[in-house]
Amino acid sequence: MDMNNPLNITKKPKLTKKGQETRSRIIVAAAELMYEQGVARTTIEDVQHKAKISSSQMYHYFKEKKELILEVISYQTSKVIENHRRYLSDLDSFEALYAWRDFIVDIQIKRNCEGGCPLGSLASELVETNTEAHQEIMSSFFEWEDSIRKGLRYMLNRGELNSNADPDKLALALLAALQGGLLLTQVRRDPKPIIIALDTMIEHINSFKKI
Amino acid sequence: MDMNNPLNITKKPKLTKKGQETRSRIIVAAAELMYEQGVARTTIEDVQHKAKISSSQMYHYFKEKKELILEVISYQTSKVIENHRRYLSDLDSFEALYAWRDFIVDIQIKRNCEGGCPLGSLASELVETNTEAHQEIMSSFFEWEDSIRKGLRYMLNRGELNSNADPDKLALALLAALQGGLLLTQVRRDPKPIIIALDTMIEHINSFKKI
DNA sequence: TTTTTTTTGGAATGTATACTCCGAAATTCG
DNA sequence: CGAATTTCGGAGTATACATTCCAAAAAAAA
Repeated sequence: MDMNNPLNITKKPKLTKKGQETRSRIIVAAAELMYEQGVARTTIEDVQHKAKISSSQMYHYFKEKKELILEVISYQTSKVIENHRRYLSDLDSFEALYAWRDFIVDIQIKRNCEGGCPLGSLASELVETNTEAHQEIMSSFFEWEDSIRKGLRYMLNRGELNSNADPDKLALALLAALQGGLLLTQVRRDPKPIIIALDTMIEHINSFKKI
Repeated sequence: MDMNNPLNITKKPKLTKKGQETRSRIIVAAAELMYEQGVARTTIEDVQHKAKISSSQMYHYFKEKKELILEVISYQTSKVIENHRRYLSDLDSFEALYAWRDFIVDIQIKRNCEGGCPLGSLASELVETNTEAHQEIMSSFFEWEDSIRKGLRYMLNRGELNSNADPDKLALALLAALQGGLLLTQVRRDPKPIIIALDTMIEHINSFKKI
């Protein structure tokens, strides 16, 4: 994530600094609300109230709700990718893999297992009804999967895994376990599913450990 | 307070056979629409049109939309549990495990990887905003997990797995892989994620195979 | 400073949607 | 059969929600 432009604002070059701040505030407020209560249940009025803006501001910065949704997807993608990249770009050992696991689990515990995955919940709600959102979300997941794959390839190249390990398959299986584990943890309000889902996959990866 | 009805239990009008049919038709129509486009985006009018009923019928059989949602959850739960029970109640071999896998994958292929899991999508949309629905969905997932666990225990008792296999953990990990795999398959419109997620978990279970 | 552009406040509008109401047709029951 | 109950048609209501509009304040540009 570009820290000089954390909300990925590139569309409207005629925004002043103040305008950019307002726009960012809207996106952050919308992202939080949509994460907590879903996209459909988040009204423009909700966002206005949370971001402390009027409706003229809302429609000054975004053409329509759909456009705001796309920005929220982009914002959540950046956050997730950046947070995970810290762990995945340096997967040099099984300890590092477990550190990644701990990072994910700790987030869930901190938020009382509420909310699930910021991208997974957007995916589930938007994939079938919003074509543009679907495309964005699909790209986000490909990017996420790719960063996991690269981490595993790095472990392989470091000699931590033997040649039977297939980083392509393992990355996809890990991401699936992560998504399913987060959903079940959210439903049960219990960290156990995400812990067991990830641990089981890591244990499986361990079977490819070079001795 | 009405002393003939101190607990304020509203008496349900008796349903004739015709009434039951109409009620069922409403639930099925609602379930399909909510599966295709989500709960929030499915209007009562949509359901009325699909079930070919008037609004007086809608509110004759259901007090409010929330009540209909609960019936939809119950309906989808029954369908999923029954369909999977066919495979899980007789898990006597790895072939049977792969038959279950094929059953799940074939459904996705047939529907062009659209829709995801009927319970998973309801879960993601309702868990944070509808307490009663949340409870029902949690029960559904526990029941589903339990039936997977029983299947694995059966394999264990049959002597297919060694004593290192933990059916509790494996069942939860399998369900997580299933849910995550279905979500990714839905997002990518590609059966690959669900295939790899399940195959990887089954391969892991295979490491507990009794020789 | 003057002019132009951007940002903001807030009322107004139109439509979508959950839910109600009344009476009539159909069905069940005694 | 006749009375009671259930089922149904469809117009009507109230409100929530996305979006628009006008004009003024604030900021930037000239």
